Parts: sequence; C-alpha cells; structure tokens
Amino acid sequence: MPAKRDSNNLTEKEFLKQYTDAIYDKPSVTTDILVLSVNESFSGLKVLLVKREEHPYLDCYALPGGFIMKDETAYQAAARKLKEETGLEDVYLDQIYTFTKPGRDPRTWVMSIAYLALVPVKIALSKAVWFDIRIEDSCIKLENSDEGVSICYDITNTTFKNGKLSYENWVATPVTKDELAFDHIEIIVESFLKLRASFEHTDLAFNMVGDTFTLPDLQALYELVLGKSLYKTNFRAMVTPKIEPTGSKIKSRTKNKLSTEYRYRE
Amino acid sequence: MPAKRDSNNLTEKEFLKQYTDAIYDKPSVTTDILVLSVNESFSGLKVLLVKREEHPYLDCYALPGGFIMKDETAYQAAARKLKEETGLEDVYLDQIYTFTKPGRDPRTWVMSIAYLALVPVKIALSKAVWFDIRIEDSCIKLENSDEGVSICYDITNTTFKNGKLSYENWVATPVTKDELAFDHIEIIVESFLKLRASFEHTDLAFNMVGDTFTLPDLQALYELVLGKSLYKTNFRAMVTPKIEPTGSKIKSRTKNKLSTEYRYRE
DNA sequence: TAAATAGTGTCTGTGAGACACTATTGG
DNA sequence: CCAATAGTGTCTCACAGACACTATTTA
Repeated sequence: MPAKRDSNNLTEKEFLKQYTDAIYDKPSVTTDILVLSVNESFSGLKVLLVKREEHPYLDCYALPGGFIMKDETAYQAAARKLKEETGLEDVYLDQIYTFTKPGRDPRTWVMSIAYLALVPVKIALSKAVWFDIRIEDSCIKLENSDEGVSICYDITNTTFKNGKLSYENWVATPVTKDELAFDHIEIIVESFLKLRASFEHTDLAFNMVGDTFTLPDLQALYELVLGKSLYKTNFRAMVTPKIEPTGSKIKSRTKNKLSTEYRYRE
Repeated sequence: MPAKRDSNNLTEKEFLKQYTDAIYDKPSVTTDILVLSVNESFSGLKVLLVKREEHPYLDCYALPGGFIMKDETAYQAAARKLKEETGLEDVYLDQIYTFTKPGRDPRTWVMSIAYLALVPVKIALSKAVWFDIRIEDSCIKLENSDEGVSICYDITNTTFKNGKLSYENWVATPVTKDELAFDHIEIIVESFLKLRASFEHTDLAFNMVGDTFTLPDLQALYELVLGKSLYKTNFRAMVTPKIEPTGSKIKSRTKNKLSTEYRYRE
C-alpha cells in the first residue's frame, strides 16, 4: 500500500520532517502542587509552601511546583518536584485542574496543571515550610508561627451559568498584607473542595495517616477535612470494613489516651 | 516604601523587563472537546468527530479542537471551537483532564486540555459529523453509516497504585482498521466515565434535551448514560422536584406515544 | 378492543443520622 | 476514684430498589 499523501502531496514522513510549530505562540506550562497533611496532634490541616526568592511575588509564599520538561508527563513533573521538596516517593498524587487565565503570571504566558498530594505527618523538608490551614465557609487562613506569617482571604460566593445549569462559584479576596503568589489561593481552594467532595466515599484519608492509627485520630482527620463533626458510631460503622486491628493498643494523638491500633486493609 | 530588590538587585519592574522565557522548551497546548448528545429517538448517544485533512492521522477522525491563543483561557478556546463547529453558544462545557504524555502527538510536544460539552439534539454542523457511540464494559464502538465508518476498541482493565490506594484503570486497544487520531479514545473514555459518575446526582441531563421533554425520553437518556435500566417509579420520584409540567402533552420520541410534557425547573 | 406504553401506590432493605448507654483509661 | 475518653447497642427516618397495579393511547 502506498503511503497516504496530503493536499501538499506529502507523505506522513515527509510532513513530519518539514513540520515546524514555530508559527504558534506557545505557553510555558508548570505544575503546582497542593501538598496536604495533618498536624501531629490531629487538630489541624497543614499545607506546604515555599518562600519565593525571585520576582515576581518576591518573598511571597507559593505552592511548590515547576516547569514541565519535554520528556515527562505532568504527573512525573509533579512527582519529581514533590520528591525534591519532601523526599517522599509513591505518595498519593492526583491532577485537579488546569489554570489558564491570561495574565495569571505577570512574566509571560504560563499555564499551570494543579496537583493534589496527600502525605502522612512527619516528613523531612528541604526548602518548603508547613503552614497551618483553616478553611471555613467565608474565610481561609494560612499561618506559620515560626515565620510569623499570617495570610488570610475572604471568600464570597457568586453564581455562574454553564449551559442550562447554575453553579456556585467563589472568589477569594485577601484581607492581610501578605498574600500567596500568583493565583495559588485559587488552586488551594479548588483542590480542597474537590478533596472534600470525595473524602467521605473514598479511602483518601489513609494517605494522610501513618501505617497504623487509632480510630479517634482517624475520625478527627475526617472531621477536619469535612468541616463538620461526625457521630462516633456511624463513623466507625463506615470505616470498619476498610481497616483491621493490629492487635496492640497505642495512644491516640488527639487525646493522648490508649486506644486500639488499626491498619488499612487493602 | 522602596521597591523590593531580588538577589540580582533588580526591582520587579526591572526584572519583568529583562525576563525572557526563551531558555525553556515549551509545549503547544490545545483543547479537544468531547461533544456529546443523544439521537432523535433517544435510543443512542452521539459524538461529534472531524475528519482530519492533514498529517498526522490523515483521514482519521478526531475530536474537534484546536490551539489555545495567547489572550484566551482554555475554556474560551473550547467555546470558540465549539461555536465554529456547531454554531452553538452557551452550552454546558466543563474541563475534564489535561493530557500530557510525551509523544502523544507525533509532530511535536503537544498537551491537550480536554473538555466535555453536552448539547441538545438537532443542531446544525459545519465540518463535523455525528457518530453513534456505544460504550460497554469491555468495548467501545463508534459508527457513522453515512460515511461507512466503524471504529471499535477493546477495553481491558488494569490496576495502578496511587499512594496507599489501588485504582482501576483501563486500556483501549483498537480492533478495527480505522482508529481515532492521537489519544482521543482516551479523552472520550475518561470524559464519559466522569460524566457517568456524576450524572445521577446532578442536573447534567437537562443540557442534552431540548427546552421541553417527556419523562419516558428523559429516563431513556439516563439509562443510556448510566448503562443500566432504571425503575420507572424511582426515576420519577428522583426527577420530580427538578421539573414542572408545561400543561400540554406531546409524543415521546422513544415510543411515539402521547405523554406529559415537562420543562426543567431552575 | 387488545397490546403497548404512561403513570401511580406501596412494600422492603439499607444506610446515614441520632442518642443513650457501658468499658476503659489517666490523673 | 472520678472525670474524660474509648467503644457499643439500637432507634428513626429518608431513600433507593423492587414489584404490582391502574389509566391512557395507538393500531
């Protein structure tokens, strides 16, 4: 069979050889990663941020991330960056959304593929810093007492139409002098809302605890992410099929009381 | 307050002026859109495809789409392309996933931000063609009898690990001579699965019917997307709060029988 | 008028939500 | 030993799933 020829009478081989995409303007593409964890005492969530040492947003905090290389997927780029910042491999990592608004980076045309990473407590860090994060209905607060930084945003709701449907949307406006770099607050909120939406009906929580854990601690984690308190009985009925006791008892981190130790049953 | 200066002693203004991103390799970024609809008799789903007139994949069918311009968002690019192909505006359009595998486009480094569009039946087309699409557990079939084209893929399941969790994944392998261009079969399956996952608990269906509809037709649509039959009573209990009768009766498209006409209640 | 389809009434089981209770632990 | 927390038993209610029935329409 002779090779197919296009309207310029070129075969595919010939076409690829002469092809150049230089006529198109092209964006830079980065990944930004929301690395989420829970603190030692299971009393709050934590986010990993990096202080910028370059313009723009010099000295502002930003999500860890970086440019995607030509020979890797966005997932691989995110995993690579995550390993650089935390030393962690094989953590939960999921693509959330791609942010493309022109002007979101003052330097040049930059798109960002956002990822969510869930990691257990206590990991070593290189350059990044843990911030406490509290997300409420109308406000989001990021704090690090060591660095003396407090970043706070108001959240207001709007609606927009998509086809025949109306959706709730939100806008974050800074209320502190300090702000996050770029549109990273959007990435955080978007990722967190997606996490919350699926947290109850998936096993995502087990990526944020160690290999073993107690039920009071696990419940505390669920309550932090979901933003509401749960009934002990119902919570236990829900998680029981997902876990198995290790046979020993350990202190829960929430209340420092002895309780049964469990592990995730795969 | 004096402007902040970075490690090269530049202010932000100075930095932006001298900044160049030419050192980085950059990908081209496109949007590809899965335009989904239901046929006239509500007996099957339809997908919009465009026959390629250029290398690579010359003469293959592909999802409508195109390069994103510097001054628009990915959403705007998808909406623009959709209008070009279908003349439709204000249709449901949602970002699904960004595909970044190196080599997915043989020409050069191209990422694709995939969108799902839901449109009502009967719309005018320019270059694109409707294909019947049937998605089953282990196979996916795309057909257009006018063009005499039948494209079929086997679907096999695999599992992969993400953190501590295991997920089901799938791989599509072509079983016909004709294939879709690029990795567009992946985009179709991924988008369709996401649609199916949320279809029952959202009002997405109303983007695929006209302004008015009958309950037998609406149920047929749900059954097509969900891939299972529903009990009439339960289905009606579920949709009743979302709709209101117009007061007249019209023929249902499924069975050509008179039945109550409804509209979506927003 | 008969077959097919539109539309309704109601039973059941499951699971989330809620509350009250007993058992264990730490100070 | 007592206050606090771990852990259990069980009731209620909403809702999906299931089936049987009546009403209307078409041929």
